Amino acid sequence: VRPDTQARVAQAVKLLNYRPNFAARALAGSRSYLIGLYYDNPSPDYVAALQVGAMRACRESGHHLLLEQIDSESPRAASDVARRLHTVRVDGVILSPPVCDRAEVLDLLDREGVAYVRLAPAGDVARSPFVHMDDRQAAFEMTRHLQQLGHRRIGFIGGPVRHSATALRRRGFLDAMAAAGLPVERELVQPGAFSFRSGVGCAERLLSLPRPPTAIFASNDDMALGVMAVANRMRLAVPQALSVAGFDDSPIAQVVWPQLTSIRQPVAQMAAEATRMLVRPDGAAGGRLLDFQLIIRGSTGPAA
Amino acid sequence: VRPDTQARVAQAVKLLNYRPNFAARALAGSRSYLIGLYYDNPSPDYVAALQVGAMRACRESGHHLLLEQIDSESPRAASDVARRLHTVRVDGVILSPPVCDRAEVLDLLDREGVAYVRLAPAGDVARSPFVHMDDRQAAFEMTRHLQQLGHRRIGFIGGPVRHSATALRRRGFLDAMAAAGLPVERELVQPGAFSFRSGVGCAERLLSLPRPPTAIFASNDDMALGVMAVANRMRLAVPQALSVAGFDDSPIAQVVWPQLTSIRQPVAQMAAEATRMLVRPDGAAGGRLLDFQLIIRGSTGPAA
DNA sequence: TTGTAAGCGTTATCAA
DNA sequence: TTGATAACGCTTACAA
Repeated sequence: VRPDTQARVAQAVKLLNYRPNFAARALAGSRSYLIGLYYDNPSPDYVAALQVGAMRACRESGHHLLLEQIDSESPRAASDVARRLHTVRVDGVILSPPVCDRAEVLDLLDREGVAYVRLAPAGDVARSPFVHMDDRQAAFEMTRHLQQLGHRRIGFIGGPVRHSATALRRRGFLDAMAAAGLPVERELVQPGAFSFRSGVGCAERLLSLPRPPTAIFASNDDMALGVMAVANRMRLAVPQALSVAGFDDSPIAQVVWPQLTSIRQPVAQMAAEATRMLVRPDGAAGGRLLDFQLIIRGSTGPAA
Repeated sequence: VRPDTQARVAQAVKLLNYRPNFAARALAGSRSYLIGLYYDNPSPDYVAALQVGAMRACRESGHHLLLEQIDSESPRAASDVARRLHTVRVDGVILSPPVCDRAEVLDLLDREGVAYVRLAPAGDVARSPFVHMDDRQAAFEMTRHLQQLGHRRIGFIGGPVRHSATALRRRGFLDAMAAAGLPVERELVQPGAFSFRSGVGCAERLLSLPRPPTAIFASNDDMALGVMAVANRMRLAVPQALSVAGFDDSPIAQVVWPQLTSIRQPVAQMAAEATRMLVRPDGAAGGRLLDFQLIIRGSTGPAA
């Protein structure tokens, strides 16, 4: 384009206060400039982080964020998605866990020819582009942190089996214990459900053991809070008598006293990265691994 | 339309698997079937509830939810809104606090001819349709609940001045105290900032008074949690030695021990109602008042 | 490099 | 009640 023509156009734009019409562009160009965020996660903190990241990336590329809550437990999940998709054609979809692991939903998206990127998928890694974090390594490093504080008997509280993160975090814990040559008795690994209440139950079992652990690593923050509540009730000072570690670094981690040592996941970045993969003209491909961060706060301290 | 023609059309729809094209409808009908949720609230719980309600109402009427986070503190708030609005024309906008109180943003929306409904606006009630809750009455009833438990000296922790709810909740507290003929010493009313940390500070001041209160009513849950943390540290049993009440009934209210007595706001309903006002063909008008709920849990008990 | 014209799939209008 | 036709404001392809 010749520079003077460009200038003339720019001037006309200014003069007429021209704004491209979104609907017309969408119709003629057969793209909507809309990115769908399909989520199904009970945690508002997680979802909020997701949205912040996705929105940031959308603005970089002139897209907008369309929100769709999907009930992935429901048998109608796929047909719900289908209905939403038929009314508004989005340019791409971000799928967060656990919807991202529902095969029927993926099948539908494939069939409709809608591009999608999965966030922390449980498996089937070749099926679509995805963004994830190394849950195993994070749990490994948290466990090592506790070991370095002198803890030898460490209790672990896992998550629900259907969550992809559950197995990875337990693996990281077990690997770190093995690497340090520390035995892990069966009763030191408790199955939780990512809820405060389940954390309470597991903590009660762990702390009433004949030889209770000196540290408990709960594989999410809600459960870690449950552990702290039990410690409080049993008059066990944290961290002097019991160290407590969580996972997720949710906002509540800083709203308890002492503040919770946890793992910060790059949730917003993951969503931003997924969005960028979607809007990139050459299309998305492969997987992308993002870094976590070990956040050490007051709830973990030297073993007695 | 003649019934047999209708049937023929329905058949053709089925046969051709016809789906109306969103972009074409938007272009020809000059409406987008998109509702914008413009929010600017630090609390993920609040925002999540907003979204759930708005999404529910959108689905009822075949609309979709477009998310826009606005930084209402920024001087560029209005021009940011303008830019977002120019690229995608939404059919209506839901404005949550505190964006809903930024005059430049309202001016802009008026100028652009975009319909909007405000959620819990601070004032200027004639300016646009709105949905709200009676914060004053809620604080009044919470205070009365404490009085009925026998509390006479009740501490109150307020919010930041720029929040519309702050004045209303304090008013409710003071009215209830006056109605019961109880004097309120100046030092029993502390200015908080809706944050955990500010709750801690205010609680420390209240509890180190020569004659400390037997109950503290914090005007949101985060601050109430701060109060509980201080009580814990001072070895004041809740609720035996100190009753604590919050406001908002955020999820954390059930994740502490004892669980927090609080006020449940109909946030999702408010957003749903606002959405319905926007999509209603005859247009929105006036204000709509929704009910709150007093949720009594373990953190409040009889005065010693 | 620039100008022209034909869709895109609806809504809205008007005539039949 | 029905059918035909002109916008809506862009993108894209092709001609100048």
